[in-house]
Amino acid sequence: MKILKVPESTIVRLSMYSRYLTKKYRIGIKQISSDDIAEGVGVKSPVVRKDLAYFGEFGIRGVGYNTLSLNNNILKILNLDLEWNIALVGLGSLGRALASYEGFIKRKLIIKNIFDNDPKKVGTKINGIEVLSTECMENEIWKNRISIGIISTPAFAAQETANSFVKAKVKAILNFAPIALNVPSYIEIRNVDLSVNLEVMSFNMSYK
Amino acid sequence: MKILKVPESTIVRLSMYSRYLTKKYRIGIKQISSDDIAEGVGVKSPVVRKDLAYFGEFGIRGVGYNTLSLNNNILKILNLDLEWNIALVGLGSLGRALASYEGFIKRKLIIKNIFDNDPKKVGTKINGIEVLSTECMENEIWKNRISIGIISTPAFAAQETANSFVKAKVKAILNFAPIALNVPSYIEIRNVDLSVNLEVMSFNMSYK
DNA sequence: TAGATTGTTAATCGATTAACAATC
DNA sequence: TAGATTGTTAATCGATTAACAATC
Repeated sequence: MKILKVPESTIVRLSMYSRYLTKKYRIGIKQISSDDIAEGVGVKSPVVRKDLAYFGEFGIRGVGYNTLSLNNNILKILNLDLEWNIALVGLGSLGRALASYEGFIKRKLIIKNIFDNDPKKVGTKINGIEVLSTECMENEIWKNRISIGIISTPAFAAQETANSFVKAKVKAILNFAPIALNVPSYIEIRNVDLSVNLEVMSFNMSYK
Repeated sequence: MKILKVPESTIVRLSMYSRYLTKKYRIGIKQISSDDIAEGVGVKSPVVRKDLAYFGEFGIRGVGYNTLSLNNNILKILNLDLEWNIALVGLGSLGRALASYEGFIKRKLIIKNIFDNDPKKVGTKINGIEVLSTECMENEIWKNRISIGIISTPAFAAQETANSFVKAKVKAILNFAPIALNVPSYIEIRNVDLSVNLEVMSFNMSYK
């Protein structure tokens, strides 16, 4: 599969197409058009076709796409045909929500380890997963072949957590703490700021 | 203030600059350069200056910006100098996390109402806020001058919740359910999909 | 004045949209 | 064959980067 300069927005949309296809297939839709997909995820149909065109030809002209096989193709492109092992650090209420978020499991994103430094939390179980002390991080992450780390600690503890993740050789970090983190460039890092969306809405509501 | 075609990415970054400035000011930094801001949020300094230039001249050449006044200016631009009233629907673990998320309060984003349709949850309190039945939504939202609705229900209940929000005349909806919603175009809507970030990372890890 | 840093313009880069040929 | 829908190219649009003049 030749990959050349795919826009990130394309990848984001592929992820959405896949979820929509999964849903449609489950309710019995075996054949689907780019128009239907577009409407389902809120974009225009040429966008759908262009996005797919980066990776190959998956449809039949005049007919459309096979729901199941298109979805499987997208899942393979996104590398979601195999499971990813994830470790989560910081068991506040957000951490708790993420630890039991069904949307992850459905997409083969499996949280294998949960860490917190509060002795009261260590030893308890969330979703059948024992909460471990942050001191065990490096060993456990290595042992369980974790490739993605999620940070849901308070901001002040986020950089330290990131450092531990780097030492433990995770490949990617998803950071929910509202702070910019310093990590080596070979680590894939993404930040989710829960309030930024509300702030953009605040702006838009006022000037539009 | 003349506003002409400001990129959304600019607004997102303004939000990040503001949080960084707040932090810097709190630790005593009264004067700051675009270079420092840029480094703090992970962008290049011309980006910072360009973003600010959409709204005016806030700095002094050769010197930099006054931390406090720049932050106040940005907060005014984003319309975060006054409080926004928010209603949240769906008290699963994600809803619970959002209801007590400190990052919102710090930014004057105030959750005033929480709704759920589970009788066991109705009447309980989260953060001092009584959980109300979804049946009361329209009246309460109207009464409390709520302008933003947050949806943290399961996907199957999200469209119905959005409909209620529209009827209750909120101006904006932040949707955490992994489904595209249909709302009138005068409503500002944004979707946060918690797994999409992990999926983009999955792609990036595999091809980079 | 010299050094520093902003504000702004022009050039580049990239993504989206529109149009349509290909073909089932 | 006619209608439908994909895949692809060209045109447009928008955002980022680079460069530098303005000025404290």
